[in-house]
Amino acid sequence: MAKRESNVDRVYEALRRMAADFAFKPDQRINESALSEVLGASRTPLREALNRLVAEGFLTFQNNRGFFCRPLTPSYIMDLYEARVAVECEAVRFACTRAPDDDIAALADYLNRMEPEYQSATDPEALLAMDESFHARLAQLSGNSELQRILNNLNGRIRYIRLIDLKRMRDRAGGKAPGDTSAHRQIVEGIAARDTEAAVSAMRSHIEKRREEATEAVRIAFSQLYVPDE
Amino acid sequence: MAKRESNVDRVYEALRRMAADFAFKPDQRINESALSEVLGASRTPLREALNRLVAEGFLTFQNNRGFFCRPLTPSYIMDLYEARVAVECEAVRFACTRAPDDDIAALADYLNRMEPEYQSATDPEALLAMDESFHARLAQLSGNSELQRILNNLNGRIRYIRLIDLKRMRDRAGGKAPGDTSAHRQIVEGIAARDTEAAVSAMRSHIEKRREEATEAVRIAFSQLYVPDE
DNA sequence: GAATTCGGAGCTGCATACAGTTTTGAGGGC
DNA sequence: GCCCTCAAAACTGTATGCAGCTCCGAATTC
Repeated sequence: MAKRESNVDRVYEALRRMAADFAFKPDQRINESALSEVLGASRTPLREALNRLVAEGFLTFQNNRGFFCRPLTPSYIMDLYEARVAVECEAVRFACTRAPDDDIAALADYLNRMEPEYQSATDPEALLAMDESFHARLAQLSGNSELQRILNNLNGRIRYIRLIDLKRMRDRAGGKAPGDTSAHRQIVEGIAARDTEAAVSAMRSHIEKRREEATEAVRIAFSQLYVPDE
Repeated sequence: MAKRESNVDRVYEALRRMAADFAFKPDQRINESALSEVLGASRTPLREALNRLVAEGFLTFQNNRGFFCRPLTPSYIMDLYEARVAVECEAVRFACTRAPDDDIAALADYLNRMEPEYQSATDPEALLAMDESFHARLAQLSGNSELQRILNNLNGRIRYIRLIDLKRMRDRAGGKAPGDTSAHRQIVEGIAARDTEAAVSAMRSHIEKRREEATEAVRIAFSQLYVPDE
């Protein structure tokens, strides 16, 4: 009977999802009263959750004007991808130098077990979830919780674009999503061999490959967010 | 007469400073009522500011128990230093590849102008402010606002330890603080020469040198926070 | 004396109310 | 038609009140 999860937490989770999915359009002003009604909470806990999301970069805030959705521009997305490179490459570096062999083997094993599912999946949502899970586990190998925390935040804000990107690739490939496990495998092999340079450069080129497609994905994202209007 | 800065912002700034300086002791529970009286605001804006600081990692939060100061452990500080390396090295990389010559020259110039002040300053606070300013400007050269944002956050949380570290060095050197501009100069020279490898490795060793002293600084920080009790 | 129970004080969680600011749009001048 | 003006509507900023949870210490039991 004790409420284990507070209202603020519930509202926060819901808002984070909404913000990640651009349920609010870029730069759109957020109406607190309306939103509080939708979420079934008063403005007080709602605003607490909104403030957290501002600090995390999902929303912006202007005095006496309230909360706004973060903007969506090519340069903003570029910045996020570039920051991801910084964080993930350093995480790989640490994984190479100090991750226990067992943990590395476990990640390799995870990759093997997921392989069939990865190859057969066509749903971009599922693919992205698996991809994010892999990268999160990889960050865990670094043994550095700050790097994990930052990566989680960056991935949340970049998520929508990655989804668009995957959908675009699926559509171009004719319904078949790209099961690009080779890059992941290459990274893990580099770590297992404790070959820092190889692993880091594999990671760098893996992310940068995606980054290069991002501009186009942003363009599509824009059209999806503004044209259909539901 | 229009209030340009809101109460929340004012409270937030005050709290951030307090949290950075460990005006709250590690893991200490924060009493909202008492704090709101000290800060001259009601609990509503106070809690909004506290929620931002939770999202930024300055504080933690437990359901129905409220807000707590972040812990202070060697491994936590290590994580922050390691994340700094990741962020700053990547920033240097971008500075090498794409910062305008003029901006690089401006930073070198800034370094030259600050040199006398840096050499003569004995106040650790002032030294740290100059050091942080240099690193922030360097991050600006990357042209990536996410990297700047993350660095600003990391520096805020690591600040107290760096201050302890500087004080320790001053005391050991007999009142003379260490005007280590050579490392900074080396980094900027590397960038100016567009020598990515040299600049990055200079940055890496610069930060890691400090990181190695951090464990000892944490020990001192602990004694300062718990023994004098005022 | 140590462990346990329990009641109350104190604190947090949240809804609500209202003051102050921004936005909107109707009306009027050009 | 276009651009001001200005007052009402709408929204944000913050204080306050109360319900419910947590915590502490006195009383009780062993």
